[in-house]
Amino acid sequence: MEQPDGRARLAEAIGRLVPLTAAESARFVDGHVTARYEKKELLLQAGEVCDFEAFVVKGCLRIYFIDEAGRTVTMFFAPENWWAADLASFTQRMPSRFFIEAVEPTEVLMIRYAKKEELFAGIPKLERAFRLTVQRHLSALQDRFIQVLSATAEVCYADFLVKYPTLSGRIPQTLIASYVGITPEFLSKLRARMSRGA
Amino acid sequence: MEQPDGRARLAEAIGRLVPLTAAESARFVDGHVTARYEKKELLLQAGEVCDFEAFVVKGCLRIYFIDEAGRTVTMFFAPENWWAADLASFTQRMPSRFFIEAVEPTEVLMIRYAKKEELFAGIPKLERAFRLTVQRHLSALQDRFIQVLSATAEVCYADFLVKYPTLSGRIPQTLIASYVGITPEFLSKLRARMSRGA
DNA sequence: GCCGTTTCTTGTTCCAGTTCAATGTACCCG
DNA sequence: CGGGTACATTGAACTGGAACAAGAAACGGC
Repeated sequence: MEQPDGRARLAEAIGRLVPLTAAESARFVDGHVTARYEKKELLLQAGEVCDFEAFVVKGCLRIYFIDEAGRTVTMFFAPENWWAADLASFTQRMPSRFFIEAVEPTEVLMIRYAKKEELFAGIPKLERAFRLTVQRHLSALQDRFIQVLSATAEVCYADFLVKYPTLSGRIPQTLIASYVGITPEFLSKLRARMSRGA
Repeated sequence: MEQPDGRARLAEAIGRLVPLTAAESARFVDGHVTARYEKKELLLQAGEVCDFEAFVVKGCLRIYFIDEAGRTVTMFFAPENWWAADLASFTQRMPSRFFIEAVEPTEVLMIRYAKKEELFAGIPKLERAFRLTVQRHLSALQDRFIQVLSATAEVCYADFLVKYPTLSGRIPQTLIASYVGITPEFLSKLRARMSRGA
């Protein structure tokens, strides 16, 4: 029961970054292998080198770290059609500081570092696509940095709702709180306040 | 009174990223133009596209943004021998959300986007060096993200002292506070507490 | 060497968000 | 269908850091 259109969606997603011939596209997609993870299963642990990029076909991943006080902070979610990886670790082959975890039962198409290098050699256009990916990831992280530092919890939660409209009813509030940067208890109070106010 | 060894230091810095022949190195450095900025002068304003990379020969820059409440938050400092730019804006030619400002009278070696493209065409190895720069910048931003979200103000201030040892006595505390993410008043109290405690 | 502008300190009050604790809800699984 | 484990809500007490205010140093410029 592999999602039937998973590979087609991956081809489409890479096609939006860089135009590929049908043959190139097929070769790129074929470099990926399907993998499935249970809820709470880890794809990556802090301390390991991130050796993959994962395209989410179905389900949802989160990338998070554990802070000095032992709390977990979610940096990004990756629902359907998003990629998840620690690109800094992936590109520089250095130990990651992050965990990547399945929030729900999740199916991904995964490509390993070595395979990607091999494809780069065969399809130089992919290098460009990857450079764009890294750059866009940098932008996304800058935005997130600004958001977390400048906005109140309420604004930050509203931003979450806009950025991940499919996730709100679907994942536990605990995780949303860890993305917004507050405790679950306070998120609960926030929500109560917001619905009273509205 | 241009700093005599500025260009030599730039050549050395790029050489650490990627090995270049003497001729290539000279060509790279010659693509840069010297510029000087007064204290508080802006190299980049939010809303503009960042069209340069600046290598700091002498003095210090900071890259910061202004949050919703009107406070300024410093993301990075760039003292001597560091680069400063909004790479997301530079690479994607999109409006920046940041300001780049001289903290002191500062001399930089600056290269424009168009010139850099030109050099990429002539010296393909530079593309690789630049890719590394973007990747390292991503790492640095991840670290900063983790730091700001996980550490208390006190730890964050201690980190600043380690990361920028040359800056502590040299720039106003207001700026350090804006890097640590607290008010100058509170930093003052922190310092008092830390020196009493130690 | 003096004056205005920055910068630094210290105190008080106040608020967003935490912590702890208790109770409520729900859903998954045997 | 019943009971356990997750998850969500609510409340009371607390705290890190902000806001405001006022004074004390420390300059750079003429």
